[in-house]
Amino acid sequence: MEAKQLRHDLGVAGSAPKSPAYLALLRAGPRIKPLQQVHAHLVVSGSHRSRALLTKLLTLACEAGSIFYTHRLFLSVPIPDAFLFNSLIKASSKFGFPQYTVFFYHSMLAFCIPPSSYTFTSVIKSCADLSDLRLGRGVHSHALVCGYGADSFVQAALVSLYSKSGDLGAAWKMFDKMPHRSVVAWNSMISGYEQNGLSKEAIVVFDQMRELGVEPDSTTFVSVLAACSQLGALGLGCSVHRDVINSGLHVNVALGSSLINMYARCGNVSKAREVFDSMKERNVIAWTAMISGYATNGYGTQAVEFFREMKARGPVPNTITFVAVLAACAHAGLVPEGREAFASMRQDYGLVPSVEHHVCLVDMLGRAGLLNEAYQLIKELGAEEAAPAVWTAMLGACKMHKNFDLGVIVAEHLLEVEPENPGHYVMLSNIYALAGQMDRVEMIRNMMMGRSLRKRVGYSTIDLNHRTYLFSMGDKSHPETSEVYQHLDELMSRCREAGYAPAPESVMHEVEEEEREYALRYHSEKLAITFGLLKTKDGVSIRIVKNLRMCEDCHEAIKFISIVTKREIIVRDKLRFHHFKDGSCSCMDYW
DNA sequence: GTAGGGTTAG
Repeated sequence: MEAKQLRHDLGVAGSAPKSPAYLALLRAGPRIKPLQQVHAHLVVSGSHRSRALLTKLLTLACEAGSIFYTHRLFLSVPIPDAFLFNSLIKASSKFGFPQYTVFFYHSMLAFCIPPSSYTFTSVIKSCADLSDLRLGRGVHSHALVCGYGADSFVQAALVSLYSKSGDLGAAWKMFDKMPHRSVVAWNSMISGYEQNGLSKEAIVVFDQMRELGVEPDSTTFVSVLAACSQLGALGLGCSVHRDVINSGLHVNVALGSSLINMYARCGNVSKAREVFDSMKERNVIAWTAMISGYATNGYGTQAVEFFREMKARGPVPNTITFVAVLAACAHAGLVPEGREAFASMRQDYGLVPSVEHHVCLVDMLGRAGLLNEAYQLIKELGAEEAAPAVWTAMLGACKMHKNFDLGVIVAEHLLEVEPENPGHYVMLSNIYALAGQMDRVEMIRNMMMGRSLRKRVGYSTIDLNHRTYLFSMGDKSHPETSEVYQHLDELMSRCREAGYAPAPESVMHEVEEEEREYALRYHSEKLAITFGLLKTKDGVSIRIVKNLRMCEDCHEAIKFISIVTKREIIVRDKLRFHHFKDGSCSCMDYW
């Protein structure tokens, strides 16, 4: 009776009757424990040699996500066929074991079993996961030889492979060849640009997609929102949010988290919170996005409070959650809370602190002036944990608290282990400049030039009417350059009248000649802000994104700009947000 | 006994 019902449910009523063993497998479903029980019965009854039963068992084990049990089953089949190979290859690829995928692909070939489009899609995805573009190109050729060059699934997998690997030219070439471009293929192109830091291009592809009348799905929006986050383009992000609402798509966890992240990274934490509150389902990613949103926008206390709430009634925090919490504590000077979180990580959650956690901890102690404690901590770390990033945090603390002796020791270590990183030279030269040792500043500069190292070029962007304008220091390529520079000069003289004192020459701590020339006056953030002031009406907030950290002089100047223009100015730098209003900054000068 | 490609947090 029960079996008949089951056959009916499965829509196979009327077909040939199934064996009891097969029905037992169907009843077990994609659940490991029941499957293993049925497997045991098969062995006892001697029917474990039946290819049909083993195939069904293996398919269900795959579906259950147990890759190792699937492997064991596979090995128990004397002569595996193409279907079994493909099932195994697909499962290995899907559950994140790309090296197994490649291994079984090679053994399949060794068995002289011809691969199919199923094989190629999985293997190509695994090449992408392994970031093995060379292997991927080889598999691509093999697919062509086998006659799968025109298969739409293989083509989509190749688009994804090339765009993930950053070879966007090859991705386009493949994409152009596709007779029918599915949403998935469009999504691969968009996410490829976004993941490779080419957010503007990602948006361009998104616009093209819509012009051609292709309906975006939730994955499209996830990637497009990530691109808006990267650009700090709040206006664009809001319009994408409206598109999401108008599309009537269900806001799943991924989409919700992406919205939270977009609002948070564009400086609008309250909107981020609104999205969080409206979500029906929230996972650790959504909670972590919210904590880090509070942290980077200068709401350290709220971040810690939110973390408490998460512990009380949210999902279990993971290592990334702790990075966000520790970063919040570091930026808000919440030393006891940070210590507690760090200890609880291991004690209560069994999580092993990684380099990132140590960076935050050293940063937190260092900012708080506990330089000796921070240094002691580094010295107690193992060789692998004491990564350059941890020492870099220490160096930043030495500079902040003007501890020249320790700073020099730390910097020398860094120059030894990472002689090719220009940041370390810049930092050491800044320390010497602050100590007034200009001869040493010169020496470091010469060392940099000798090793042909250049400081990264700083730039700032501002988003106005869905367009992004980029400014770099001393940049004069913009059509309205002269107006911007003239206006900036006027603005700075008004700031000086209001009490702003530009940093004296000795603390200009700039390394390169052209930077000295343009000095502090024309740093990119000031140019972008000036442009924003010229282009928007009174009272409108100005939002800027900078790729590096802001210098102290700009930080001071923008406070005054916020007074004399009566505007709110929001700057996202490499690490965090600065919300300037009425002469003060949300970071409370603690950054 | 017979399937599949893309996306999310620091």
